[in-house]
Amino acid sequence: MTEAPRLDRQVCFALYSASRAATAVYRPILEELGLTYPQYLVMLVLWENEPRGVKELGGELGLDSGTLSPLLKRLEALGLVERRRSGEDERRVAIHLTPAGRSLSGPASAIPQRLADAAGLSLDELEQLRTTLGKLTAALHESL
Amino acid sequence: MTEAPRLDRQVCFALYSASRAATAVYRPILEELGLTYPQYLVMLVLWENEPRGVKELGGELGLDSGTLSPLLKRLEALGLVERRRSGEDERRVAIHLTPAGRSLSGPASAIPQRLADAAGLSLDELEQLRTTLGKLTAALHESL
DNA sequence: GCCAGTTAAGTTGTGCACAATTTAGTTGTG
DNA sequence: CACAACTAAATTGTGCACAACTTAACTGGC
Repeated sequence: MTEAPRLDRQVCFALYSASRAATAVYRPILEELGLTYPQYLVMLVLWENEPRGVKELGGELGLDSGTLSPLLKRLEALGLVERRRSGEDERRVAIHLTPAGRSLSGPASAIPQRLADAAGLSLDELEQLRTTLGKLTAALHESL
Repeated sequence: MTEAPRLDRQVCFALYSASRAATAVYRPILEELGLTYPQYLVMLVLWENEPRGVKELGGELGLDSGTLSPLLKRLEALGLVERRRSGEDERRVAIHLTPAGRSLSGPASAIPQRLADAAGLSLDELEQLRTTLGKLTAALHESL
């Protein structure tokens, strides 16, 4: 007789729960900025360096155009982003920040600290968690 | 001037990426059983103990009826589960396993090992990760 | 220069998540 | 008993994820 696996032993369920709990904490904070968590991630990438192509954004975040195209349309509707067809390569759409999008990075800068406070872990633990998760993600992708 | 937060420093992004990578590894494995990852989680709970009410399932998984109702309808359509109005309390819907649903726990029992193999972490690391994620999830919920 | 093969982005369809609301059934209190 | 407060489940609407497909533009080999 084979044992049915138990939910409370599953690392993957812990991962899934923690991830949803994190976005639940983000939700009210990001609501002040009018953003969802995936939209915030896109903005993080653009604040680092812009303009970026859709493909390029997808590379950073691990998302495809099926997810990003409608998301970017919503960011454009919010007036945070502009989509411009590239002149050199008419297939590419360059995502530019608008002044409003650029100026949102100020209010957003306090967010990581608020999350760190909510996490209830020491900086060392957070750092180690990030490292372990990085190893895990790489290995999981490797296995595909 | 305030610094824009950097994506690659964010524990939450690491969490989000790892969680999606894990379900991506699950996907082809669960496809053999005809299940999605959330459906598999529901089956895990039922394999431990059934019948369970929708609310009860939601308590174990942290999901509400808005997510579970349609998911359970799909599990019923697959013939894995039966939904029966409780006689004592007509509001309650008891979720029972069908013989087909029960017998799926056999083939499913090999899955955790396959995931552990794909994770590329030692058992100690996995155990520690699960503990840390548990602490993190509890603290995040606490902060709401 | 032509065209097969490739690439970028968008579209369509399915299935979560989750907020907000609805419906139906139960319970406690006067 | 009456009825307000509560509860369980379902429904509605929005926004991801992701597979599969489409469209349009580019590239390389001939």
